Amino acid sequence: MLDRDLLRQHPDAVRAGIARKHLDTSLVDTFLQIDTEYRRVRSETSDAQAEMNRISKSIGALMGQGKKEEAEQAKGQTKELKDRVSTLEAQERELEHQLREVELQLPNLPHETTPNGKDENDNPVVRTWGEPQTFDFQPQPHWDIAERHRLFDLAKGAKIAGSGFVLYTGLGAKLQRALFSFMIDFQAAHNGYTEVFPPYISNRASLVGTGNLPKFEEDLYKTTDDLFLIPTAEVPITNIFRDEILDGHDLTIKFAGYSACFRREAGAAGKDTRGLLRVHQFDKVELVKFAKPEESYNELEGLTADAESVLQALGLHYRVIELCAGDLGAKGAKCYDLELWSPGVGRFLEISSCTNFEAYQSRRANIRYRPAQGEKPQFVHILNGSGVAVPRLYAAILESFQQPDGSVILPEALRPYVGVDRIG
RNA sequence: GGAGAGGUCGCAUAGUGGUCUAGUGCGCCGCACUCGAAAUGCGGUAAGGGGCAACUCUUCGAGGGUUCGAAUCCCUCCCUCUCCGCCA
Repeated sequence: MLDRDLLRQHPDAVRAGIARKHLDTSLVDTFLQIDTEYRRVRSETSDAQAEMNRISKSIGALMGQGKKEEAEQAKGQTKELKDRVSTLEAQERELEHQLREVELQLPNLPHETTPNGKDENDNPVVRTWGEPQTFDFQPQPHWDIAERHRLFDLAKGAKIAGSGFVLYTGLGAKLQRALFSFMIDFQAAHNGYTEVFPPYISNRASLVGTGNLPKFEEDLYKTTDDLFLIPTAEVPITNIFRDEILDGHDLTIKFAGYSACFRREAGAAGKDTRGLLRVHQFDKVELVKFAKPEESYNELEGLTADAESVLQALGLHYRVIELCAGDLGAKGAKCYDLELWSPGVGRFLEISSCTNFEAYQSRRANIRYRPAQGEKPQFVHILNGSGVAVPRLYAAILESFQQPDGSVILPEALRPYVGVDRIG
């Protein structure tokens, strides 16, 4: 959500920001229209309510003095007023509801440093780390390597749950488990994050808080109890502090949490779906920060570096790109994507998005902090980034470290977790 | 899943229809006393909305209802605790 005062006082600035994202600016006008009416009705309601309270109080006093008749008279006075109050209240509720609907749909504004652009073709490369591996043989894609060593079975996954679900087997299952264990340990030990292990299910309020609802319900798996499987640990972790006021001295708060993630990927069928490239259930370590507004952009650089650090520890070639305004999506103000080089597939694979949401999520989830004793609470800035998603990392490791004989030599950092030096 | 007890302004508690504009204690902040501190005393200590302001409205888990008036009565839901049942 955006600041109401900003919308009221600088609607043009808001329109300009939304236009940079190539999104619809007409919601701004809808907001202003409803807001004006809402405030008018609200102030009328408040006056009528005050009058009502005055009379009610006087009735109480009259009753106390035993003046029954006068009390009855006052009761008569309230009748019309009461109707008026309930009519106004109904109007106010309706307007409030409409206003909230519009607010939840309004996108966040891009930060001034976010580059202009229309889509992913306009995303500048910020930096590149390492070199692409060279092979004196034709590097295989990870699905072929996996098949040779029976690391996972897509057909079995499809039989059990459906297309896009994976059954990992044997050493393949162990590698899967090793990857997220390694990453969560790494973030906690080297980058100072507090480890959390969240529920895999969240309620509506939590998903509205992060901005996944109401807009993206079709992307989520939903239970019959109106609960949802989480699409990312961002949802439960961000909502740890929903409706709370944090102490400014405790900021920046840093959480790292592993979870399974569930995404319907509706509409994405057929696109980049081979092997582990796009699956409905995957594992991920998520990094979430709650920061002071004046520090959030430094924290974004740090967050991105933290996500990168695991890739460096594994010796993988990657690049950092910055999302242009048009590719940023509704929620973010500024975002870096990490893309991992996948020599078998022959492309960079998106493996992490590190985003500063500023106060967009904290307004939705009502997460504030008190800068100092006695000062007014303010909305915190919330940032998150994958640290990182497992399946594409899995793919890149198999492909990057494959040998001419078909075996895969594991990066040193992983060996204690897998228990072997190589696969095959 | 069954039975019972609960959810009050950071924490703990009081409040069972009308000065509740929610009391008290602890904690916290300020002032006084003090060389300084402790102790003590006095004062202040929830959030949000509207208004230039005086002021005013909303919120006692959430939502609805009864009433001129609800923390208090009724209904639905959520959550916590105790016991029983079931069970990784």
